[in-house]
Amino acid sequence: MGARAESRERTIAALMASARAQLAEVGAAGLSLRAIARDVGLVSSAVYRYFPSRDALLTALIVEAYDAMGGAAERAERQVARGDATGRVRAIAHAMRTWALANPNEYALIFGSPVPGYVAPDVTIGPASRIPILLIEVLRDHPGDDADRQPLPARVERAIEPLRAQLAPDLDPTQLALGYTLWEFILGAISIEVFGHQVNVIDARAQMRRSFFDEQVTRVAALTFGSV
Amino acid sequence: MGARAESRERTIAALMASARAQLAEVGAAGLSLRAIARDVGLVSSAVYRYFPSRDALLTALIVEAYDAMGGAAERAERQVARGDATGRVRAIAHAMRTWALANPNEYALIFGSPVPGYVAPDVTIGPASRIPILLIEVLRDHPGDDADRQPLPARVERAIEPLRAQLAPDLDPTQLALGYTLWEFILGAISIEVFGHQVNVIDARAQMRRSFFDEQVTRVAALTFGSV
DNA sequence: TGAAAGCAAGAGCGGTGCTCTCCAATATGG
DNA sequence: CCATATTGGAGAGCACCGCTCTTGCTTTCA
Repeated sequence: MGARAESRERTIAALMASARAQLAEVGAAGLSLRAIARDVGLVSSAVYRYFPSRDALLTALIVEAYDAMGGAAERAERQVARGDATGRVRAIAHAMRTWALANPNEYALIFGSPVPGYVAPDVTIGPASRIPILLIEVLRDHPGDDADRQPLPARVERAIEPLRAQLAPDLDPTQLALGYTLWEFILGAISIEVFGHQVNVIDARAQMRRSFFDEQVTRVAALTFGSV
Repeated sequence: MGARAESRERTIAALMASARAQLAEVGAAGLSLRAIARDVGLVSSAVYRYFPSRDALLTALIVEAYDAMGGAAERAERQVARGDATGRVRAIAHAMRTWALANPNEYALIFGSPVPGYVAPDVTIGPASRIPILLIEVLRDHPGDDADRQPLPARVERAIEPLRAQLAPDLDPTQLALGYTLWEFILGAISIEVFGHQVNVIDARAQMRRSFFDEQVTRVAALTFGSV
């Protein structure tokens, strides 16, 4: 690699680092290209040599966030015995929640309100799929007892077909739909907490909230894997 | 009321109407005070006679949004027989979802990522409580069979105490915690759909998505009211 | 009727994303 | 090895933003 390419990589890294720091401080809406440029010792127009627009920088941050959260979930899940379905779900959910609370603005970037006009490019699909894939693996390892499970209406099974075709063609659609409910619950619970809707609702002590979350995840996971 | 007060009311209404329209078009982040001023035929500085800041205008819109969604949920719930707990929950959830899909930016304003630096003033508490109160009433009408229900750990019951003290001092904390799980699921499901995370996951046809949502709400509601 | 209060307009400040032009430093091919 | 092509930084500038302050006009009230 030539000196120029090296310098380019260093500059991009510096810009990203500054963007990350600013994102953590002021959120995506307040993220200023000019401030980032100032921070790394560049003039604002020079930044456009590296990122064609503010949205492109945002996309890079989104990919980073998906990967950070996905990595945290994967590491946590790996610690749990393969046979312990509920334990694996709990590990994933807690990793997601812990990461989200530590990085609220990054979380908002990927699971909060979309930036109007911004369309997520295809490069985000892979990183965004990491945690869903993790959950699907847990489902795959615990197909449950088909006899116990009353099948969902055909229309519901058809509704979840795109997900099945893409990530889990070998899974029973009813099981997949149950897993999707779990996913919705986890994101709902984390979003409510991270976005501050639990003020004066749930005890503010961190350990309390963690326990509360854990109990709920455990219960919903048990329902997902048990026969209902 | 004098001519001046009347004119003031009309101007405020015009500003709000324009703000509402712009919010629907460009979202909260892109909401421009100057554009609103232009729209109603005022110069930007004149708007400050009516709203001390952009945040104040945002607060007015937030209250409006909470009230609109709360009203829709209340009207829908009123149509269902009091004894039909699951039916009442379904009515509330569908009203929320329908309103959210029709008003995605308003929904994002109240349940999406918070605007950094913006602190919701107390006037929003009342409107924000309308739907929770509605759900609590359903819980109250269906206390369920205490014998069937295994009580939650004491720590979990303590975690939900602030909510209980404020809105439902007469309810069993375990029942309230179960209802809160339902609430988190509903918001999770709606947020995922409104924020566009179902692309290539759930069939895009509106009727499909509605059915899928309905089946899930029905199932989770049944678990909430049934003995688990 | 005169003083007080309300309101619109305009100029201006410091900020934003982004474009364009200019110039210096670097890399590359004959 | 040197001329040429490419790359990257700087600066000016455009149109926008939220917000403040001053200047007048108009309505209200004592």
